[in-house]
Amino acid sequence: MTDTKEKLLDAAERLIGEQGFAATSLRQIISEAGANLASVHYHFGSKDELLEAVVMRRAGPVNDRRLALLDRYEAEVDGAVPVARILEAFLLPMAQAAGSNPQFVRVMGRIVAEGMIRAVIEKNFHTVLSRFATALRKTLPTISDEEFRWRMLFMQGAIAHTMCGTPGNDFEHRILLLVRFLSGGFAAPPAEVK
Amino acid sequence: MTDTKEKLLDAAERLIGEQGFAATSLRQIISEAGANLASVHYHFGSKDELLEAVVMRRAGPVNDRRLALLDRYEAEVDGAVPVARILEAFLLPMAQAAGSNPQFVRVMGRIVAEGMIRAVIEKNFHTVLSRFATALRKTLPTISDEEFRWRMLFMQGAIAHTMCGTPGNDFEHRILLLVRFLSGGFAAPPAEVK
DNA sequence: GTCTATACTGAGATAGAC
DNA sequence: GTCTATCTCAGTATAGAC
Repeated sequence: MTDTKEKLLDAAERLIGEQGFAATSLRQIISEAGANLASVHYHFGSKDELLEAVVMRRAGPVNDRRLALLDRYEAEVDGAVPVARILEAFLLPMAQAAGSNPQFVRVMGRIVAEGMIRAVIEKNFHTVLSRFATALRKTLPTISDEEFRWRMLFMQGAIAHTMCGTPGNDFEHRILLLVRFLSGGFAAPPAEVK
Repeated sequence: MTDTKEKLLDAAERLIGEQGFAATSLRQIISEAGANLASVHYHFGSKDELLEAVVMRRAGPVNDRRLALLDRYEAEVDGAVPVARILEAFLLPMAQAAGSNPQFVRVMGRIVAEGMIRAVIEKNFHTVLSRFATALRKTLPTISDEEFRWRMLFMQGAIAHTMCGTPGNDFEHRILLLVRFLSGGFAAPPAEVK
């Protein structure tokens, strides 16, 4: 990777994490990176694709660790893995990545919260997301497909808001609290349909 | 209210609900309203203040109904109101407002999700939000202040995502599911701190 | 008081010279 | 690969018509 390209990624990650995607201009990013405006479009194509590159640079290792954790938890039990364990396997690697790079977690939260490049995210995270959805579904066989889908959405919203909606860098702590809360939510009896 | 002003509010509400705030340009709004660009700044001052006006036009009746419902539920019981009832009192009036105006609910979801004009929202909703926070706290006296604050945030994220992150207009149905999920979350035992 | 026309600044994107 | 110049479109501001 060229020096300019990496500097652009670093600057974009920091600024987007702090201010959000929409509020961060390319001119701000190139100024911090010491690069030229056109270099963004040369290396990435567009502002959206720069964001995608920021995500992809860190997402690979995090997703690998997620799948490894889920594998381990599945091996530890007979049958279905408890909800809390599945959520932990999904969320902890992100929090741990935040240790070495706190801004990246915020960028991920911003992306979900701002509804950015949904297609890109689904493309790049499809494998890991479907693995976790399947595991959760196996643990929760009694609720309807429709309610399961809604609960997944509720969870997404809570996660996004937790990652970017608040100051502070102690992500592991807040994720412990979040896992408890979401576990309670998934354990709730199905809502009766009137 | 002048004809132009109301047409601007209608157009803004519809377009922002459909596309989000950042993705909707003033030129789009005035084109749909059949108005002039400068009329926005004459009537509202800025794009942000136009959004605030869109919110305030509908928020009053919804908040009144929220407080009335909470009053009723509090009168029905001795002591603390169940979590599900409190959440219902908060969420159902919004869903019912969606019956006559489906876009408004999406606008509200967008605002939280896009992190727009947080100060404005807090100013205008301070009364109703603090009333509901107090009621919830009374129902949940055993968890710590810190965990309570986090759970409120988890809830905010789930609500925002539910309101704007999905197609379809059957808000009452999804809110029944959401209330169950959140009730389960609030009922979860506190996470032990390591 | 209300609205129109127009100009200003800054955004992302692009073509072409080097 | 990099940089300059330029394009279009965004939000904003103001002068002046009615």
